[in-house]
Amino acid sequence: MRPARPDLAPRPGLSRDEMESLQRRVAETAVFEDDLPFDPARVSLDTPETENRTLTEATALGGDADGDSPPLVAGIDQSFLDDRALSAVVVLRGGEVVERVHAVSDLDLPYIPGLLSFREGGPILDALAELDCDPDLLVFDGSGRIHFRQAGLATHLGVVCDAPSIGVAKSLLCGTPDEDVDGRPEGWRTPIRADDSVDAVGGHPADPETTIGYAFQSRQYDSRPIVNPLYVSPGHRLSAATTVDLVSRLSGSYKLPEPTRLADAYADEAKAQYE
DNA sequence: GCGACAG
DNA sequence: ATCTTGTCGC
Repeated sequence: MRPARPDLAPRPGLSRDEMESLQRRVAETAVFEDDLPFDPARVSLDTPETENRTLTEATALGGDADGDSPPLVAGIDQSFLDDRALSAVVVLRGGEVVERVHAVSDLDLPYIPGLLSFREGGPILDALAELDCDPDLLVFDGSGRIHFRQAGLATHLGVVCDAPSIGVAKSLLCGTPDEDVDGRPEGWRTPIRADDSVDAVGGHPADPETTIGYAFQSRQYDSRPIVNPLYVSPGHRLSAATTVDLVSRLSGSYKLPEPTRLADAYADEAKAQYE
């Protein structure tokens, strides 16, 4: 898939101030409301035998989520080799993997909280460029709107690709949960509201009333090692409520949503060929 | 100055 | 993210 807004793509060599101002431009461009080319209810991990093979092949490379075939959902994750990143993308349609690609790219920056997209964004775009199909939804490993300037990795790349995107993080970058998140039952969720560290930008407020994401308990085994919740947030073209709903629909038997879990495994698997 | 921070 | 042994449980 090709970047719709290459002008907003993360570029190496920018100063910290330039990176932050680019993030504000990204946030202003971002849409935190549902603007989808498909019905969220059609996203699932099911593989109904009623799936039409011919139609499946016909839309495999097109990307449109029309007809009976479920939307194409891409999971994206990375593994690292010295100063290089291996970005992996696994695309699912329902419960089936329809495409897997990866790219190895040089890293320009170290990890800096708040500037993750400038370290991993370029490498991820390299992998997405290898894709033959055109995903309807992008699921990133990291935050979207839950970010100091409301422009985390998922928002930045979602805007650059102008595709609906979701951010799934394993820990909270900023914002405040409405309730305590410890030891909650499977399926539980609570809003993450903007706090003092979140800036208002574009038409997006940042007062304590603004829900920038959700803490979501995707899995909880029979007690024991209490599983921490996931922190999900809209990347682009999605509301916070629909974002949790989609992550819930994409959750299988593990803590991470299936697209992310598969991309995570593929990133490690492919890594072996380079070390 | 203090605190806090996705992967 | 990555470095890593053993250990508990289905």
